Amino acid sequence: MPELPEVETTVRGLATVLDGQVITRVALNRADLRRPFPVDLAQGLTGARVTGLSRRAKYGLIHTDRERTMVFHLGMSGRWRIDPEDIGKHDHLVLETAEGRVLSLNDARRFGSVDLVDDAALDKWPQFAALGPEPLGPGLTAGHLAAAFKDRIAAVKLLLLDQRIVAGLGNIYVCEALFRAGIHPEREGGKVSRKALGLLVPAIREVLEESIAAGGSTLRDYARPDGELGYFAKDWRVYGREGEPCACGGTVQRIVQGGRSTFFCPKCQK
DNA sequence: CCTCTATCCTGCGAGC
DNA sequence: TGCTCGCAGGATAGAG
Repeated sequence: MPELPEVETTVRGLATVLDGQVITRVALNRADLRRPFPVDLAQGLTGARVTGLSRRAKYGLIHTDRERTMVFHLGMSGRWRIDPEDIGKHDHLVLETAEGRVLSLNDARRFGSVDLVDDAALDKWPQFAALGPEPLGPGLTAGHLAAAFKDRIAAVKLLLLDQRIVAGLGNIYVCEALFRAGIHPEREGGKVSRKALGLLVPAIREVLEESIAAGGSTLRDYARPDGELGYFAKDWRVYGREGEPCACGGTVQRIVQGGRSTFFCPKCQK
């Protein structure tokens, strides 16, 4: 499922086809994903030139010369396809550039979203206004986490998934970062030691950066017909490894927190 | 404000 | 082979 590294990789791949190009056609094959498409989405993008692409949390941003930005979220199953050989029932939005390149937003589960936001309002846009700091930016520090976790009884795992505390972490990377930092996922937020927070910050950055690097190494494939952006092989240390041995000799366990699976090593994580 | 739960959606794999 | 069923889970609304 797409989390921050997958979105980052997707944005970089899209940029190779879209950056600087004029969008000549916009096809909407349904009226909504998670939310309705903006009523003026097709009109707002048709004829616009893409001036750049960027990412905020798990959102991808396609900036245009009309001072408006298309903001997409891939949800659970979203992906962009480049020059698809056919358009299937889950290709909900299709863009075509003046060069004749075709980009399709495919999302079987339709947990994703697409919005068109005035650039001047981007920071105040409801989905962005309350986001915490970027985990790869200067705002994520042990001090920030200490302040956000102070007096919180919720499990550290759940707090890290809260986009208001850190923007862009999802289930997989939280499991992996807590493992690397040696922190038990059920530990109360307010009871994570300052020393542990000092280990957690670099652990978060490392798991994200390693995955972005892994995604970037596959970027060349995206330019080929029917290239699919954002998914690449990864080697998790605990995620999805219930019952398998940890490197320490312990056994990876699976528990459910907030209705979601958490994987961890009880021997490594205290 | 905090915490917890339900909801949205479809593909996939396990089990029978 | 074909069926059912549980699971995957980000964001959000709403209850307590």
